[in-house]
Amino acid sequence: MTTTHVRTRMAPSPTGDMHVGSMGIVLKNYAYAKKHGGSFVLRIEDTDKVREVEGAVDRIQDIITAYGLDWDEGPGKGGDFGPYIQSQRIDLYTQMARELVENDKAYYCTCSKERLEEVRDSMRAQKLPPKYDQRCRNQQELVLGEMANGAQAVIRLKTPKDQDVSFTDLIRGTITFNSNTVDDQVLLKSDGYPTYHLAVVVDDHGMDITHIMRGEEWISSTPKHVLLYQAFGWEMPVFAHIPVYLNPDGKGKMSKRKGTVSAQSFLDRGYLPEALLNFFMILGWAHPDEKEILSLEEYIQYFDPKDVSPKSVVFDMKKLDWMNGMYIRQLPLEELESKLQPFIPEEFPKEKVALVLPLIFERLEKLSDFAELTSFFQGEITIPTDLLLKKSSVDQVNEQITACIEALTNIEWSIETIETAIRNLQEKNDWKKKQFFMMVRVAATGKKATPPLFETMQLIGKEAILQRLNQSLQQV
RNA sequence: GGCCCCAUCGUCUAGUGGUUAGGACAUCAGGUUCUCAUCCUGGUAACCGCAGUUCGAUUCUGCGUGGGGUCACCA
Repeated sequence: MTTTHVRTRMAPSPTGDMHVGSMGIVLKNYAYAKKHGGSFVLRIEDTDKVREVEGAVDRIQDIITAYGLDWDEGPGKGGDFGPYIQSQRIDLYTQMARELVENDKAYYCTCSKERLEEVRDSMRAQKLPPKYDQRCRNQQELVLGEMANGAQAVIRLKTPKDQDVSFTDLIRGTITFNSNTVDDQVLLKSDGYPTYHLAVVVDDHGMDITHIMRGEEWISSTPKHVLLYQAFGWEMPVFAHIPVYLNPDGKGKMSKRKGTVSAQSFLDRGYLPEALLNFFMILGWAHPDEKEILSLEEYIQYFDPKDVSPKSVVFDMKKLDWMNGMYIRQLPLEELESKLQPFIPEEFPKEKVALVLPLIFERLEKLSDFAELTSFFQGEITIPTDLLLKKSSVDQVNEQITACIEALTNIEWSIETIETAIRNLQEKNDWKKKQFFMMVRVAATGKKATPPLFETMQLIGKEAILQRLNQSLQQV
């Protein structure tokens, strides 16, 4: 069937902050829907009341927006397929689960958690994959009796025996599992909430989702979903399982253990949303001409899930840093200034920000580098004496600083006059250019790497420069 | 361990039954320069292994190896 409309979705659970990997998946779902003039749906999968985190739903919405993306239907937007929060759809799932039982596609199970644990343990002991032993599957009368006496029950999928379960993955082609490896999955929990597996299938179908783009970690549970589509007699959507991001060391999928992974944390560390998005775009996918700096519009134009590489990819922080720098350098300075606001230290004079930016913007890899790069523009600094004396002697440095103080004291303070004064001194005394300039730089800033010397000195101000020169003089 | 997926420079990728296997990041060297950064030039660096198909395989097939994912009344 050819779909004339495309509907994609992102279905996060409100159990914490959104992972960077999830944001990469949001981007793909968003882009593909836009490409086809379709809709991107946001659905909240809050079926685990134990793990639910207060405020997480708001944070999910905020972070998607902060990255410059948006959804067409979902919380805060409405839409024709609502509600978009699963806890508000419980009746639907209960009804669908019962329907499966009635059609002999599912069954009640009263096994206790303890018994299930024992079963799994014994299977593990026999080196078999841990699965439910299907005790209740063939004795429903007994189970119903237990339930009548007040026993708690769940509803399980009646997985067919020895049957190929296949589905098409846009990225990998056909994937087939044998149903014997598929557990009799719990569909409806004893607290009345559905499990993920029931809820996604019911909702993806009910919300008319045409393309499911989700993380690769879902591949192994997809047969359960396929079996459910078949049990309901529903047409399956198209799947595209997006490879996971691996830790920068290449070992295992990106996780908290090896660094901060929330989408929010990258913003907090001074990465621009545009750069992040661009980085996600080219991780595991390439523009036809291998263009790497791409706008969202260009991405939307060219992106197709079938072109996504099937292999998991290392999250290369170095390349992200490079890309972030590219975006920062592209920014009009006024815009950079406003984006920089949260990263400007309180003690840094506001009026000096705009003056300092032309000097440092191309040295900024992340917005958070601002503090470090501008630390010497105001206030007290420490001047490393050993740097002052590098490639020279105490006597000479003494002489040089003294001469600088004298030459700078009575000039009108401008870049040109400073430059003239310093250059004249160097030429007149035939001092080694590199040594002398570096010494002045260190005396003026305390650092050996700074923006151009004269501009920097001019901005620091005459009074402060003379003070620092005197400070240096005393140190040598 | 079972099941599933994957395999081109260190990393992300392009690519073809016959190519000097291309690009980007990183790295190295040089240029510009008062340092750093930017910018410009150039270099090092890859088809996992073994069979098979073929006149010819990096490309197709099988096996092996390696990596990843997953095995809950969590998503």
